[in-house]
This record gives sequence, C-alpha cells and structure tokens, in this order.
Amino acid sequence: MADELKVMGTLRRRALDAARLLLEESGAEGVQLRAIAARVGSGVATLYHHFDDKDALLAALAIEGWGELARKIEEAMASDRFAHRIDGASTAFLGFIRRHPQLYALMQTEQALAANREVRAAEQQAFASFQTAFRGDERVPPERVEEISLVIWVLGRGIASAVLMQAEPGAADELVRRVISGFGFLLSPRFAG
Amino acid sequence: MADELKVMGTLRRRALDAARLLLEESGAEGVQLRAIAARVGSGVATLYHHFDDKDALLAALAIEGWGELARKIEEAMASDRFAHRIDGASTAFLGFIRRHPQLYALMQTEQALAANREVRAAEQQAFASFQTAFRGDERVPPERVEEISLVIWVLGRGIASAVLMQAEPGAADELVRRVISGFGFLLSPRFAG
DNA sequence: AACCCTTGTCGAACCATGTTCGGAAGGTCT
DNA sequence: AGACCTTCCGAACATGGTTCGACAAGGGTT
Repeated sequence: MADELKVMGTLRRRALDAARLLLEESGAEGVQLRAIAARVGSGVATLYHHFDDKDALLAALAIEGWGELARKIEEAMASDRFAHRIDGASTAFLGFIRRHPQLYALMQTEQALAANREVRAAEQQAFASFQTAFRGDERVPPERVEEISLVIWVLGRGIASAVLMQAEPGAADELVRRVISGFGFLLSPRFAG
Repeated sequence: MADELKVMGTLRRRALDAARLLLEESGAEGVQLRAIAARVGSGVATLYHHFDDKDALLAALAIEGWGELARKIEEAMASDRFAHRIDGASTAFLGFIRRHPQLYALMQTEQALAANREVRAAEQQAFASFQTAFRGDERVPPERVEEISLVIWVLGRGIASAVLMQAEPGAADELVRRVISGFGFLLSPRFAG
C-alpha cells in the first residue's frame, strides 16, 4: 500500500503478481479485485481491460502455476540428486504442493476453473512432464505408465486437499510423512495385494 | 417453488434438505440463503434463527455427509458381498464420492469448513470406521493399519477432486477406473518398488 | 386477566464484492 | 487537425450474506 510504483511492467503482469501475493497471504478469500487494484495502484475497472473477468485472472494464475510445476518437475528429473527419475518428479511435485498450498488449491479445486480449457491444457502439460519420469523406468511396464503416473498424480491431489484441511502447519507435515510412508509400504514386495 | 408446505418438520431440517437439493442440482454456487428460504417458504432472516450463519449451515450439511458416509462404509463391511472388508469399505467410499460428488466436494474442499471443529470430528469419525476395515485383515500388519488406510483415504480425496474437474460425466468414470486399475497394479507383487 | 419473557418469523435495510458504464487522457495514423 | 485506439478511472449497478427492529404466539408468574 506504500510502494505503488507505477513504472514499468505491464499492469497485467503486476496484477497477477499482486494476486499471487494476496493468495499466499490470505488464501483464496483474500484475492479480491479491489485489493489487487489497491496493491497495483490502479482502479478496479482498469483490471477489466486486462482480464475478461475475475475467473480469467484466476485462470491466468492457475496456468502459470501449472507451468511452474512442470518446470520444477523437469528440473528435478534433470538433476542427479535422485536415484530414479520417479523420485525426482515425485519429490518436486510434493515439494510444490507443500511450498504453495494455496496456489495448488486454486489450481486444483476452484470450480470455476474446471471449465476453462486453457487451464485444463496446462494441467495436462504438467501431467505429461510428470509422466515422462515413469516412461523408461525399468520397474514400470510401458503399457502401465499412464495408469501408474495417474495414481501418483491423483494421490498428490488428495494430499494437497488433506493438507489444506489441517489447521496447524505441523500437522500437515506429519500427514504428508505418514501418507508417503504408507504408500511406500504398499509398494514394497512385503505387501501381497 | 410450488409446494411450500409449512406443516411439520422443524424448519432447520427442511432448510438442510433444501440446501442439499440445491447443492446437487446446481453445485456449491446454487446454495444461496435466498434460494433456500424460497424453497422452504420462509424469509431469509428466519434462517439465522436456526444457523449462526451460512458457514454453520454448510457445516451441518457436511457433518451429515460424513455421518452418511460412515454409515455406508459400515453397512458395506457388514454385508457379505465382498471377499475382504477392505473391498467393501473402499467400494462404499468410492461409491459415495461418485454418487454425491458435489456433497463430497463441499465436505472436503470448502475452506470455510476446515476450521470447524465439529466437521473435522465428523470426518475423523468416518475415517475411524474406514480404518476398522483394515484392522484384522491378515495382509495388513497392525502397526501399519493407520498409515495404509490413510493412503487410501487420501487417494479417495484426490479421486474426488479429479472427478470434479472433469467436464463430461463419462470422463469421470473412465478416470476412476484407470486410477483403481493402476493402484491395483502397484499393489500386485509384480511391481517391486 | 395483566404482565413479561422467550421463540419464531419477517420485510427492509446494510454492506461487501464482482461487474458495467460513460467518459477522460494520451498516443498514432491519415 | 480529426478520427481512432488503448489505457485508465470514478461512479453506479447487481448479487448475496448479514443485521435490525418489529410483530405474533405461547407459557409462566403474579
């Protein structure tokens, strides 16, 4: 509320940044057009010259989020910190959820975005990146790649939604730990389904 | 809008029924106090004598939902249609999600309810019922019961949120099928994690 | 009966937030 | 200069949650 530097950077860009900040500060509730306009130092009506409506703004935010997630996944797979690409991709995925819970919730649970084709395409893109981690892994038969990566992807959605329900942040970490531990056990040969 | 039978049944009960109906007809967007009041044939202000506010109404809806789910799980476990109690509980869980996607979404993703202690307790209760399906199963070591049931529970959340994102209903069924198939494969001894 | 207190009800207003309207300021093209 | 486009804005509008003040019905209490 003090900075308001109107100089440089398209207003669209700055509005998205402000929205992202508001989202992380105060959750989805906090993302209000008047609040964004105040941060950016513009009038509310101005925002409508850069976005069709609020949903379009949220959609742009979500699309950027999926892109960011895809990039993180690819970086992790490229790095040599992990024994398997699957581990890298999964770690990047979970890390993103833990680091940006509000953003991921928006990307994932906002009903209004479900109908948006571009958002869906962006998620498909991210999922495609994730899938490549499973393709070529000797433990995964090629015809199962899609199914198996889908399971982990969906489990990630579940973890995110469970995490958001937790009131205290510590509980969230513990929850994630337990889910991963349990999942690991299910995958181990000890468990004969 | 034609019935409006004011006779019998506390208004609270009828308001909840109307809300539930609105939820299933038109999604969370459709659950509006004025719409509920119209259905029930009362003024809007009257609703405030039965619920603290809208969130309290939604919370009551969610609590009933969790109770319903717990009941379904227990019925399925008691029946003899399933080889293992785990199968019964899981089927009941998934069936509930598929049959009441909007309600489950409310129970699970509505941010406002995350802070509500009674809603959380109701979910804990339902989860506890679910957990008993794993307790005593010869394939699950006792010390792993909690973790493993948690994984399935969280996976269910993920399935629900993924299903809600699907535009066409057919795609949702296909998605659920693929996730379950993939999960089944991961559990099979063929996959050595 | 007269009095009060609680409960349920309501229309009207209040308020926050997304949205639209009409116009102003500045640039570019002809 | 004139026409036109983009960017911008204050003000008003629409919707939906919420509060206010009042009215009616029932049940004690005196």
